[in-house]
Amino acid sequence: MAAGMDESSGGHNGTDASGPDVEVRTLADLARVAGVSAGTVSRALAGKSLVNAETRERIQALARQYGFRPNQMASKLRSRRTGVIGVVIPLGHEKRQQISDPFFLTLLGHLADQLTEAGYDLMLSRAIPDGTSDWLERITGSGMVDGVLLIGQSDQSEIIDQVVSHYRPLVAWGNHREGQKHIVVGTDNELGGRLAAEHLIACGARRLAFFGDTAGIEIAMRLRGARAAAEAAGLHITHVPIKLADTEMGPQLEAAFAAPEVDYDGIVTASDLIAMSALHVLHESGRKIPGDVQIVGFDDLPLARLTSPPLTTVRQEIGQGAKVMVEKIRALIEGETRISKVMPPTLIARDTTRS
Amino acid sequence: MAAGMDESSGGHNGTDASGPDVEVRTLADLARVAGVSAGTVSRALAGKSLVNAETRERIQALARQYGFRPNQMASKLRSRRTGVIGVVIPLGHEKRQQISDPFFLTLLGHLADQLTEAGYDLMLSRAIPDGTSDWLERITGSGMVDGVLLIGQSDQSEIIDQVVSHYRPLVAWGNHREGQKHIVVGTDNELGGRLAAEHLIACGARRLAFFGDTAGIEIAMRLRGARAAAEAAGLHITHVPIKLADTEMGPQLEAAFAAPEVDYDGIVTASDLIAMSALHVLHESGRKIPGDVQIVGFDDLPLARLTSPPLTTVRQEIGQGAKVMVEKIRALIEGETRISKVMPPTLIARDTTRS
DNA sequence: GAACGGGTTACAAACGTTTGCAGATTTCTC
DNA sequence: GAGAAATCTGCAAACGTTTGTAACCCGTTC
Repeated sequence: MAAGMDESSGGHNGTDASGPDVEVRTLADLARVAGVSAGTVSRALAGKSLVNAETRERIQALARQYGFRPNQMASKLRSRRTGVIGVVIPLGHEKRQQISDPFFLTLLGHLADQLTEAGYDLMLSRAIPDGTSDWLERITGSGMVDGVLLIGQSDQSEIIDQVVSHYRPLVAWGNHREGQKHIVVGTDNELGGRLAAEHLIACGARRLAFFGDTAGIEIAMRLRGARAAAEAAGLHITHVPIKLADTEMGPQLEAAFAAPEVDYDGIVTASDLIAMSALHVLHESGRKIPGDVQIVGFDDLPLARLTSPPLTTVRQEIGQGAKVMVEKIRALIEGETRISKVMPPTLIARDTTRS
Repeated sequence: MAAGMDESSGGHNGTDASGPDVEVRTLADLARVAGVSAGTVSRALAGKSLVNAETRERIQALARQYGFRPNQMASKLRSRRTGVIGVVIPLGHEKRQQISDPFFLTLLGHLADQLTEAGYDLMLSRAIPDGTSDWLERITGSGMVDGVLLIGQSDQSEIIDQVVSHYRPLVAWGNHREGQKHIVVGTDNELGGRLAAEHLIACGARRLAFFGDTAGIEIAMRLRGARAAAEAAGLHITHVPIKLADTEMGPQLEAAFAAPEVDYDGIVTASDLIAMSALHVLHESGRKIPGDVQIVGFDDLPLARLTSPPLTTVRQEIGQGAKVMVEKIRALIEGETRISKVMPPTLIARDTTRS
C-alpha cells in the first residue's frame, strides 16, 4: 500500500464532511473542503497569481491545517519536471562495493549542499559499468531525473560521450580531454602531478616514485605530469600502482617499501588517502619524514592538515567544483550551452616535504 | 529483426513505418511496433509470467533495440510504490552547511551500498530542523519515498516520534531512549563512553577530560558513561564542549590545552575526528602521546588506524548498522513490526593509550 | 442597454503507467 | 467431440496532478 498509511484511523467519525478530521489526501479532497475546484487548489498551492489572493491564502491555510501535501509523483508526471538531479558514482575499476576514497564522499557532501540550495533533490546511485551504456542510461532514460551529475568518469569516457549525444543535461567531475563531447568540471591533473614532482625535486628528492593506480584517467594524467617534471630534471620516476581499496592498500604499500632495492626519497601520491597510508607504513618502519622520505598528497582533504607531520599536498578546489557543476547542470537543463571547466590546482606546502 | 506483423501504422508515412527510427517513447508506441496492446507490453517488460514467454522476449528485445524505458514517474504514480528510500541528514545544532563529520558520510556510503543491493534508490536530503516537524514531513508526506532513514536524530527525538505516529516506515540511526516511539539502530553510547574512560583509567590516566559538544543526545550519553566510569574510580572528568565544525574545532582545542591550570593526562573524545584534531594540536605543542597524554577516539573510522600513533578508539559497527537499518526499513515497508537495536561498541586498543 | 474586458474560477484533457476483468484462444479430460 | 480448464491478450479504468480553454461575474464604456 501507499507508504506507511494504514487506514487505522477509522476511530474518528467520518460523518461530518467538513469536520476537522476528514481524510484529505488529494487535491480533490481539499477542493471539496474549500468549496472550490481541484484546479484552483493546485494553482493556489503553487502560489500562482491567477487565483484571488484571499482564496489562495485560505486554501494554503487549509492545506496546513489538514497536513496536506500534493503527491509528487503525480505532479512530476504531469509537469514533466522532476526537480531531482541524479548523482551517480561509477564504481569502475574499483571492484569493491564500498566507496573508499573520502574525496568522493566529500564532493558528494558539497553537491548535496549546492543542490539543496538550488532547490533540487538529490538521487544517489552507485553504478557498476558493464561494458555497455546501460548503467548510465538506466538513470538518464528513466524520466526520474532532470539531469545527471557524474562523480568521476572512471574509464567510461567514450560511453558517456555516446549517452550525451541524446541526453544533454549531464556534467561529470573528472579530467577534461580534448575532443570530449560531455561537459567536465575538474582539476588540471597533469599540472597537479607536475607541481607535486617539481616541489619534491626542488626540496632535494632524487629517487622518485608515483603511488597510484592509473586505471582512472585522472590518476594517469597526474602520473604524466609528475613524469614530465622528473624528465625535465633528468630524473626517473617509478610508477607503483597502489589500489585504493581498504584491504589492498596496506599490504601493497608494505610490499612497495619492503623491496630491498628500492629506496625512494620522494613520493608523489595519487590521493591524500594513499599519502596517509604511506605515512603510516613509513612511520612503522622507522623512517623519518621528511628527513628520509618526502611525500606529497593530492586533494587537500580537511584531514590533510591533521596528519603528523601535516601533509604537503596538491589542493583541488572541491567546494568550488561542486558549485560549478551545479551551475552548469542548471544551465543545461534550461537549454543553454556550456563548456567544460578545468581548474588549476595549487600546491600546499606543509611538513612532509623540506620546503 | 522481423517485427513481422506491422502494416498498419497509418500515422506516419506508410512506407517505412516499421523502420528503426520511429520514436518510441511510451508503452503505447512500443505496443504499436510490436503489434500488441500497451498492457501486454507493460507485463512483458515487468517479466510477468502472464504473457507468453516468446512474445515476452520479443517485446523485451524490441525495447532494447529502441532503447525504450518505461517512465518511472508514471509507473510510480500508478503502482503507488516508488522504490526510493529517503535518507535525511538533520543538520541540527550544527549550523554549518557542510556535513563535517566523516562518520555520517561513511554511514551514508554503507547505506548506499545496502540500498542498492536491496533494489532501492536513495534520495538524499539535508534538513534543517526548524522547531516544527515540517522538515521531516516534507519528505514523508510527499509520496516521493517508500520509507525514510534518518542519519542521526540530532535533538529532534520528540518530533520524530510525532511523525512516526502517522508515518510508520522510518528508521533512525542514533541513541535509543526508553519510551521512544520510533525505531532506532545505534550504538550503546553510554557503554562506549564507559569503556573509553575505564580503559584510560586502567592505563593510568587520572586527570580526565571529555571532549565533545553534548547537544546531540549520542554525545551526551557518551559523556554520561565516561563520567560514570570516572566516578566509580573516584575521579573527576572535565567536560570540554568541542564543536565539530571545521573552523571552530582547531581554535577550541588550542584554547582547551592552553589554559595553564589544565593538565589532562587522559582524554575521551566524542569522535575520531576530534581525537585526530587533538592529536595534531598536542603534537604541535610538543606533548608526547601516549607518554604525556593518552587519548581515546570514538567511531573507529578507517582512518583511525592511520594516525600516528594509531588511535585507540571505541568502535561502532557502522557497516553492520547500515545493514540492520536497511533490513528494518524493508520490513516496515512490508507492514511488519520491528523494534530498535542497540549494538555494543568495542574498545580497539591501539597506541594512543599505554595498554 | 449592449458590448467589452479584467479578474477569477470551473471543466476536462492530458501525463504514461499498472492491473482487474473479461474475452479469445488453445489444451485437456472423459 | 463437447465442455471445462488453462493460458494468453485486450480493454479501460485508475493513479493525483497541472494547465489550456471556456465560462462567469462585475464594473465600464460608448
